[in-house]
Amino acid sequence: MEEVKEFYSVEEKKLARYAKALSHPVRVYICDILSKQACCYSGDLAEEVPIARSTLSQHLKELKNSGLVQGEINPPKIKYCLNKENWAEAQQLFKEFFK
Amino acid sequence: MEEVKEFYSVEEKKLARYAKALSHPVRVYICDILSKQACCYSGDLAEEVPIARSTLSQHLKELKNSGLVQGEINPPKIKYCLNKENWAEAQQLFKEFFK
DNA sequence: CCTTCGTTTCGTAATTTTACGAAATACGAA
DNA sequence: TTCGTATTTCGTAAAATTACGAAACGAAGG
Repeated sequence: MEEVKEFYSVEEKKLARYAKALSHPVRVYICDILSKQACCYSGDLAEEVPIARSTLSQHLKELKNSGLVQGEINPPKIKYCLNKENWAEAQQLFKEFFK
Repeated sequence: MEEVKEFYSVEEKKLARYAKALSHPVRVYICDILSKQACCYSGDLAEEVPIARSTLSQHLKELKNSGLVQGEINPPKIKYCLNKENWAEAQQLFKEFFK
């Protein structure tokens, strides 16, 4: 039972998931910042980026759901950082994909 | 005039565009095939992939619009291949992005 | 306890994506 | 010219994405 036979490979689905997370310029921008300097707070981003804070929050949520980014509670702020493990996985998947 | 001041960089927008093209497993799958073996026909893909031909055609159109794939008319078929130039650009963008 | 700060969730609306089958198109062959 | 093959476009519908402001939330400070 339960033998649905998935057509796409695990790698293909993972890559599509990461690609989806990066399919909006603001999310690429956020990852650029996090990968270059370090972690940062939602409020810091909100001051730079030309979108509403609530919209930014949604994008951060998507990045968290994809696994590329994680948020550490640091009251009263929340510090966002790359999830190094998943970042490395995505890097590897794209590298393999393109070669 | 026309000085709208774009917030995101050209690279960020390009990467987001390529990422969007790869944000669905079937499109990753198609690119996998094209990058591994060679070119192929829509009909060949249609026999493998578990979606309607018209839906497949839409996905191919998106890949064409992104620039990653190109189609050569070869009556009565259409042969799809990677666009090597844009493929290399995407590869480079992702490489830079992840490092 | 009440307020403030930083952030997210809710409610909503417009747009885009994904999917299908039917119809249209393009072209070579009969 | 009519037929058959290969593929795309059209029409449509359901679901997801993107965006905003208002409201809610949790923790620290007065």
